[in-house]
Amino acid sequence: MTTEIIESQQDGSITHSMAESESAHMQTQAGQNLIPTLAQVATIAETDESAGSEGVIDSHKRREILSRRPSYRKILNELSSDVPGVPKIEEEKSGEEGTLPHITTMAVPTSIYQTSTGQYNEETELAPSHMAATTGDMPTYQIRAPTTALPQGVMMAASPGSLHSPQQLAEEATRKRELRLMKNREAAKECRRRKKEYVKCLESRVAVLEVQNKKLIEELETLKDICSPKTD
DNA sequence: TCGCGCCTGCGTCAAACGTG
DNA sequence: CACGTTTGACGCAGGCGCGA
Repeated sequence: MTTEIIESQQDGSITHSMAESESAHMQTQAGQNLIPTLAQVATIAETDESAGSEGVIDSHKRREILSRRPSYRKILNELSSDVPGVPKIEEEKSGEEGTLPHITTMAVPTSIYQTSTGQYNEETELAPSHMAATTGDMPTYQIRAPTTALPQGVMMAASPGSLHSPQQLAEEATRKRELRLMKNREAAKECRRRKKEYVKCLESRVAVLEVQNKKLIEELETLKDICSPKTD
């Protein structure tokens, strides 16, 4: 089997076009097997070629093969502008600290955002007031201070301008790193949520198009019956 | 019951991308 | 161009189903 993975960019150009090998359906360590990711494909392609020689492939090389596609938000919003039925992912409101952007109409199973272990609970306390009226059973959460929040002492570190000793500089560096990790943690969560949203949107669009297609086929058959000469 | 494979979600890193 | 954001990749952990 050889499948082409082609993704069109906003400007219509082609970002990716690579062959998917037989084993491209293999899972990652994490077992993510919805669709073989581009890097998986790249890895597989390279592994097939250099299996006997090098073996270890530099991750940088792998990444070089990849080029990014537009964000899910962009894709989805573009879809929504083309197709009336497709919901938009709203822009994040910068003023609302710690709140997730609410989605307009996509219905998502309630259990999605919570792990079975409940470890997600602590940082995703429900904020009922934030629930979008049109979302039905779509949960929307307000992010509380994450459990990995910085220790009080670190948060109270001196501002960069007043740093003198190497220790203070180190503390500042640590604080910055913690802050960056915390932000990225939240960003990753949000990104995953958007990705799910995106996939669901595509699935619903497929469903709609399938129905349309079926209707058109039926219509065509009817017209054929009407137009065809009767054989009495 | 235990081991195994699969699935899902998370945190982190790195690189592309967006913005002021 | 510096800095923040977004997202693919990776590795890990926990839950679940299934066969031995």
